[in-house]
Amino acid sequence: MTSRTADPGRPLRADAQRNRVRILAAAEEVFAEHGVTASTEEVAARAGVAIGTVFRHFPTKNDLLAAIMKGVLAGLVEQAGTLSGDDRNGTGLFTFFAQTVEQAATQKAVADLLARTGVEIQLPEVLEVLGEAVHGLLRQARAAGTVDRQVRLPEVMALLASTCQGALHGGWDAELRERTLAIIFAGLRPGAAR
Amino acid sequence: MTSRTADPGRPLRADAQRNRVRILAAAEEVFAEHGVTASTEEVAARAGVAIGTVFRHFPTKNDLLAAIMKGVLAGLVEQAGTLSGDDRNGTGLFTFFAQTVEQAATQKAVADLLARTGVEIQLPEVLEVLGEAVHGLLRQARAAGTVDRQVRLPEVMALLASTCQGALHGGWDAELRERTLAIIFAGLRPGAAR
DNA sequence: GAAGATAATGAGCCTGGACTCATTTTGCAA
DNA sequence: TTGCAAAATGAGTCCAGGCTCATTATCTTC
Repeated sequence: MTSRTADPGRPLRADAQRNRVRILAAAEEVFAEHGVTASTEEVAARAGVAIGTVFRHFPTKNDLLAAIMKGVLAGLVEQAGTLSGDDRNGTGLFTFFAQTVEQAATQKAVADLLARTGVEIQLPEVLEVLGEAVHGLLRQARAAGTVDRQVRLPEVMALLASTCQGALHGGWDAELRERTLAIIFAGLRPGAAR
Repeated sequence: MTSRTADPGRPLRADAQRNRVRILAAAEEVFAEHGVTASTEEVAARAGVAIGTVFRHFPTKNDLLAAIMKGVLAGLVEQAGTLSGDDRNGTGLFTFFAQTVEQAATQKAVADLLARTGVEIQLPEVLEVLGEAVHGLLRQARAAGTVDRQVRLPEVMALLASTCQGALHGGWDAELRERTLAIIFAGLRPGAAR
């Protein structure tokens, strides 16, 4: 679904393989900088490739977006996994939250993705995976007593997506980011809701 | 700056006056439904007017957006003022917050506005006014002891904008909205931060 | 109820951006 | 080294949407 020639067996030619990598790298940069509305032309230019080549590899702009979104999401999931690994004191969720928001402030694509802005990409299963990863952190936090037991996954994801969006569009600086997250974290603490 | 013919003195012709009102009403509906990317054509159609007429009144799509944004903002400011008026127990800020987020969930324009998404509208002074209105509610809340004294305006605005964005793009239902806001409100309470 | 000013109309211009395809180039296998 | 399939190229098509302007219709004033 990502390249015109059928995948089975036949490996890509060397130049095709090279260009594919270049295009993905360029797209990640361009979309991170300018958001999902950046033009395919610009991606091609940055990759040092003709526009037709981009469309040979990704028949649709959406396909290209989906491909890099998958990468971005995988990165987030991995971060969550790492934090989950050595989460001795149940603060992994907070760390993950802060890291992700900070990323979103510079990488437009991350926030656009989390908000599913505009582009209709079908990544339910991948989002599902991210949700699971965050759920893991949430469970650890609840168990460690750093987050109230009443708190469920949907609202955590909602807060995460919101904050990423806000940080991106609002151009929050580090201090505002910290003060804002502090309020959210405080609201998650056991007994905070009452 | 909003109409081609100079404003001084000369009142609009009767038909022009009528159409101007229709266009604004149509624009408010259309942008609320489809966000700021909706086409000017659609606004004209809904107003029952030719496209040229829209551009006679608002030489630029941005001018049209700015005009209705001003109206939306004025509405928010008024709500804040009303709540501030009879805020006996310092819960006005919370009520305002909840109302605005609920509006944003249905009126794309509100959230787009608060996030300054895409369109470059110069409404600093009007946003300033909204900020002042919210500041009033915040002061009352701090005085009444419903919000921690450490909490400043910027983070409140940041949370407000974020949550509106999130609610809109994420399509939150009433329950998720409530659960999410509950966490934020809890985080605002005195001593929550510790 | 003219006459002139003001406004409405809508076909069409123009730009940007997604996407195509005939042609050329390149890699690979025999 | 040669032949051909795979891939690259980029000028060009198509379309959407912002915006224009010559023409026509409508007010308003005297």
